[in-house]
Amino acid sequence: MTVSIKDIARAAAVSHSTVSRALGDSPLVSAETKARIQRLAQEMGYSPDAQARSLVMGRTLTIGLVVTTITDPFIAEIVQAVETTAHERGYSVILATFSSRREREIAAVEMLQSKRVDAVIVTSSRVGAHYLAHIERLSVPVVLINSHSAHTGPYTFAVNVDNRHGACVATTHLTDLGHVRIAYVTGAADHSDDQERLAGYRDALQHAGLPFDPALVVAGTGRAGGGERALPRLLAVQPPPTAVFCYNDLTAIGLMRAAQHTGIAVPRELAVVGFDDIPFASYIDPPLTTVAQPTREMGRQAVEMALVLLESGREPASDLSNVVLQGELVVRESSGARPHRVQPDGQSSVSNTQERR
Amino acid sequence: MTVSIKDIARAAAVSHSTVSRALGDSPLVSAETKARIQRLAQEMGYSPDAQARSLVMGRTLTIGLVVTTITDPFIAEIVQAVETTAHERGYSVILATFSSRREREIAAVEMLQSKRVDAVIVTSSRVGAHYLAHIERLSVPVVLINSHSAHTGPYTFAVNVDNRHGACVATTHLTDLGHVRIAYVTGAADHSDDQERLAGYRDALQHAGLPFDPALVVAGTGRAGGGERALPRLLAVQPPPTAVFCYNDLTAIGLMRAAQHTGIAVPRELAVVGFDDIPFASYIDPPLTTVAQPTREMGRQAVEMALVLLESGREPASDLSNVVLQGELVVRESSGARPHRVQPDGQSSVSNTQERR
DNA sequence: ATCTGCTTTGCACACGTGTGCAAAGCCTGG
DNA sequence: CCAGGCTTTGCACACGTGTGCAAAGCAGAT
Repeated sequence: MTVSIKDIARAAAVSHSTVSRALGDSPLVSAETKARIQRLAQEMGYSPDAQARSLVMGRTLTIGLVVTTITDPFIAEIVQAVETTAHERGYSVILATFSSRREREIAAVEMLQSKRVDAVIVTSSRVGAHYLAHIERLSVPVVLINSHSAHTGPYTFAVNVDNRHGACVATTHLTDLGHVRIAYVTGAADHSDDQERLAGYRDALQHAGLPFDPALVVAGTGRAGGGERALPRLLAVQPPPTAVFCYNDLTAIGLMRAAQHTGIAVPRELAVVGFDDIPFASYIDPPLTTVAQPTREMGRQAVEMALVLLESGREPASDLSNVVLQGELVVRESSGARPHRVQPDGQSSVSNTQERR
Repeated sequence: MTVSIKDIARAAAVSHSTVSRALGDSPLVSAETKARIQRLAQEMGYSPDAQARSLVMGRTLTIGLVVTTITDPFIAEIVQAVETTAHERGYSVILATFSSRREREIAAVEMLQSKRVDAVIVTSSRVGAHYLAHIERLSVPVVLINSHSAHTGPYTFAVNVDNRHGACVATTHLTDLGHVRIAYVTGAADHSDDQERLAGYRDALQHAGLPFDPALVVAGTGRAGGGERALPRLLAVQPPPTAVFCYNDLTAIGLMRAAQHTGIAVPRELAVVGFDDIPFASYIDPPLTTVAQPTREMGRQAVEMALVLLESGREPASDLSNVVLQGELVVRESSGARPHRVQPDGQSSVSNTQERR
């Protein structure tokens, strides 16, 4: 049904080799036959078979995108960016969801291996070491996005947001507004993101010359319910905080919902700042001040990095390093300042950090 | 680097044909050599090359998923369901975003053609006829999800939500609560979804014996801003409505935000019902009563349908019809009733409708 | 006219896998 | 002991594409 290179060869009365070269714009074919063949291919509706080509070339021009769930608005944005950038570079994206079940995981890796993907990009908040080991067995470049994994193999690199700096900027925004009692609601306990954001929070306090009060650090869950339950515990602290930095937007949203029910005015009585800038951060009331993760940039950089690793001929590029991107403070109304945006470090939102040994 | 079927043949001192048959569990191979080869393949870490296999078999076990943007929470859920179901059936999913630019569209189709996808599933709220024509040129089964297209070719089928019935159920929920002045805020003008939901709204009024008042139909945009701007115009109607059914959740959210600023209590002074059940419908205050689209089911059915078309040997299955799924009314607090869920038609949430000529 | 060098084309093989057909091996019945 | 049938294996080709190498065609120089 589909027209192959041989069909064109028959129609043009040449060998299939000549057709292959003509379509590849090789200088080994005379200009006139080249033009004739190309016109013929156009007319016959020829479309090269990527399977056959990659079989010969040893490259599939395909990257596997491993994801826990696309339902997460974050991950969705990153997926979008990865897909767009990959297509710009001539690569296709094949999707693989890593559900919770162990067997599905190995099935997914097996699939990626069968499809002979050239590289793998992983976007999962939590990547267990053994899962990563499975993926690395593909002996293919691996780029982790916001996936803090202790071990990074010779082909494995990471693109992360600078949690510490972002949290510091967010908290500094509150100290700049004159707050001196600022709380922090944590995320899930085992999350390394949380540790880093807590550190950034403490950095900001120190810069402002404020003392760190452990009573003002209240445990959340990373989900809305955690923020909801955190509010009464915050109000019980003496003296109570006048501002709160939340691990993420969902936590902040839950906390603000509780505040509304309790009759506490945001931001007049309690200023709130989140982290992530999920799409609904601007829809809630009052619109949430938060640190926007550069999702588009993260997806783009992940693809670029994967391609660099690919081009470098499977030899780990010695001068390649992990990438750490800066978030952007988006000031809306929940923090009590007039809405604006704060670009990190002037124009450049990218900084490279040498992390490899 | 990667171990092929020939490497195993060499190690087992047999021909590659025998290895191929052994791994395919063919009865033409003796039990003992079969076991020996399979063990050997396991040890050597053999993974079949999908490219080579599909080259011979004429099937890639891959379906192309065309999408406008994964950022839309709807589409994300459908993508998730499609991916999961496809993997259960042994198919991979390759992603293609249809951005607004025309050239990217044809590039995407070209890519799907090169990859020789076995079927295409389209999830786009608006599919132009010419785009669909491009896709149909692949001469591959096409399944449209919630994409109302006038023309459906011999290989093209659709899975849609029953907008009319869903809107009727939502509006009936309001009439059951005793409301007699019920407004409707429309979506984008050219959307056929909107026409169908408006029809369902009128059905419900008629069933309840209420008159249809054109003044109570106010134009929105399908986005939050439209709902926001619709509220004052609703309040100007005499006598004013006590309830409003919105084209979708975003419209309802915008309208509720405006209500909060205007000092109108929801649901006490104005009951609000939306459509879609986006994830944040339950996070806003008060939680939104809405019609949940069966996204998981839609994704699943789309894949099943594509596979049926595939199995039917490219001959359009004569007894196949488009699928129309029923939404589920999710009653939360914005409509003023006690929260519960209403399953459509008892247990079965699926109904087939003959639509082909 | 012959040789040399350049351009253009085709042959043949490769990639990794599946399968029809023939051949070889084995067993059983005569 | 041999024929026939059954089981098991290998040869060869196919899928669609890319490429090294040889060969053919051609022009120019001696």
